[in-house]
Amino acid sequence: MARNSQAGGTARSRIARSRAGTRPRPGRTRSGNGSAHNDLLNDEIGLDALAGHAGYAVRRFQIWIFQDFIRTLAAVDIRPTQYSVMTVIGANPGLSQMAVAKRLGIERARLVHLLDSLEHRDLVSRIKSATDRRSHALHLTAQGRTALAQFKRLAAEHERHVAEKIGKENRERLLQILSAFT
Amino acid sequence: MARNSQAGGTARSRIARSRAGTRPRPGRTRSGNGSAHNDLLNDEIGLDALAGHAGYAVRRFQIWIFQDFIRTLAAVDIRPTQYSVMTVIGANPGLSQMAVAKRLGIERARLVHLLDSLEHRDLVSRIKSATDRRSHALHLTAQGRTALAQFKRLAAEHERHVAEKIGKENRERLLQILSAFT
DNA sequence: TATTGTTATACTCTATAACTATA
DNA sequence: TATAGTTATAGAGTATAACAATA
Repeated sequence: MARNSQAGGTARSRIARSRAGTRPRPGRTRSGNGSAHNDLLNDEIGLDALAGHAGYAVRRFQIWIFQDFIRTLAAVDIRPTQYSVMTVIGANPGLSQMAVAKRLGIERARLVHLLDSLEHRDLVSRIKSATDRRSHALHLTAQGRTALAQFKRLAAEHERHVAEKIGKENRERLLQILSAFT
Repeated sequence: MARNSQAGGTARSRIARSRAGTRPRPGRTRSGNGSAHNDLLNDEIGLDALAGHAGYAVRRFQIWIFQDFIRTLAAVDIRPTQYSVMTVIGANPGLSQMAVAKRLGIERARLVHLLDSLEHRDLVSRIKSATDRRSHALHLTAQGRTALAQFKRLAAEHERHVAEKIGKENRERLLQILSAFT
């Protein structure tokens, strides 16, 4: 509604697609990637302006990698966050919800719903702690342990897709560079 | 609501191994080198069970990097997506909304709202195209061009934070590895 | 008929606040 | 008083569908 007021009186002549030109940016944009992004000559839009921005590349990569993970584990209907929750519980039976939430950097409020869904699928169980009856000790069910083993095989397949996409050595270099965030 | 049914009958005495403790995170296991996706199939990994998963590291890193970007550009109230939209328009004046949306991988429906906000702040203007009156040619306003120059200085500061966090060479290696996604 | 910009809806994720039952 | 789990709400972000104007 408020939108239309904008275009109002302005649609006059002489605008049309002016030069697709890019003005050269000042300063640092080098970053050593001598190949691959001088797209200005494609029928493509110069994204050049975003080269050299780590956050942009990381965001686009993260979208790709999550989509591949979801696709690869679609048959078992497990999404990345569900997988990470089950993996942490599987490796550390008895953790409280707070501990899992902190470890994975997700809100404890959100973990409640994630666990509801995993519990309904009989993959995870909450057991009231004897020592602190406010908290729940989290465990995989027998079925959950079996299922997680299969999820891990599919996740390994997904990792192979990543290696195919960016190269085996690059994947390992990436893991090293980002090891502080794991 | 459905939740309570779960804990209902089972919250009795036999708690089994419920050391609900928050075990302190042990040092990095042995994930520093070598074929990381074999780690996925190992079971006894402790809290480093997610090492070797590229997607997890990338997600955590992306969260960190976006938060730093938002913090660094908080004074000008510009978020990563707004920055990318202005950068692409600034480098390619006259683009249609469809073209920008496709290039940045965002929904055209969402771009509408992003542009509404930028237009209200007088940073971007939509001009009805003369050649195809369905579409809008997008331009930065004079104010938008001035503002973008400052945003870019702040974004460069953010990139320096990234370099401090992961190392200058690692940042450049990362940009190289992910150049296909830019 | 297909496309551009727009509106609307739904579902996910994040960020809070408040409530309960314990401690 | 503080903490663990829960509920609720609001905001971004994503994914669709539908509609009007235009091609």
